[in-house]
Amino acid sequence: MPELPEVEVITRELRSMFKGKRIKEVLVYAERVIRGVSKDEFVKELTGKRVIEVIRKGKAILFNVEDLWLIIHLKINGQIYISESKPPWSMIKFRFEGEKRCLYLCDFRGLVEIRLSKDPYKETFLAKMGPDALSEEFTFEYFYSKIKDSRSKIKSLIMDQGFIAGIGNIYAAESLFRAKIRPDRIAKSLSEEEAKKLYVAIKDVLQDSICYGAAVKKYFVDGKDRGDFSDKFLVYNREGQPCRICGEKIVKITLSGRGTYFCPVCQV
DNA sequence: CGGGGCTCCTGTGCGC
DNA sequence: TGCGCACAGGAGCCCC
Repeated sequence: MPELPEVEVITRELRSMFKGKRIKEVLVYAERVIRGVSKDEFVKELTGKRVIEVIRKGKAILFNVEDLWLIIHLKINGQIYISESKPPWSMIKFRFEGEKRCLYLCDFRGLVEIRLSKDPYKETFLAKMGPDALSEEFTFEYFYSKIKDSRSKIKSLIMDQGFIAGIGNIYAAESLFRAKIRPDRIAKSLSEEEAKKLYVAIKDVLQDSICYGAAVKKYFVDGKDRGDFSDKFLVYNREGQPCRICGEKIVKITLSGRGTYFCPVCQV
């Protein structure tokens, strides 16, 4: 669920609601989602501090709270709810000054991660992260320089967060379909022209999804309707259904242990 | 260097 | 109808 577009939509919402606000209360229901510090230290470090900015890099949400950064990774099923009452599977609650509704971090699987850092780009997983797929640093030159030498399958490569940050299983499938490239192609077998098509497709599909409100409607409950990009998927989760371009049945294979969907006619 | 398998968890959906 | 077993959008780790 939460890949770059979903996390971007959520981050924008969090920024508009909580930027400039002071954290009044932090309540931890599930200690194990906190990494690196104890629960008591976590609460003590955050309580009373003001949110300076809320940004995203790749699939991570970063709250700058004065001298500190709070980093949230939603993993597979993590959800953020803005609510007056406690939703199911709440792991942590944040209450802000002058705001009735609290921020709840929820996950029925409990795989979400939250951590603190003074310098996240040096101290955390962000240090190993490649350029964000929608950032200026993610240039075609950078993209192609890696592709032309890599023996990995192209889908695995574009999902490698150390190479490009933000693409998960869904948008990997969708961008490869748009670029008409099979997911199991070895990266270095792509022509420069194919790589260019894929580069453009990645930026386009992520941007389109964000414009449509991404696929977060049923996960992010704040009373607002924001569409659902999952209606727009061309191959993801469409095994056996007709390709929207040529009518051929969409095929599902397993690649690096992940379900992988493509059109055997359109994608070469 | 690439990839397979296992791990953290639990809910859903499909096939028998 | 009910049960049991993959499988699930992430990612770190170990191992070959």
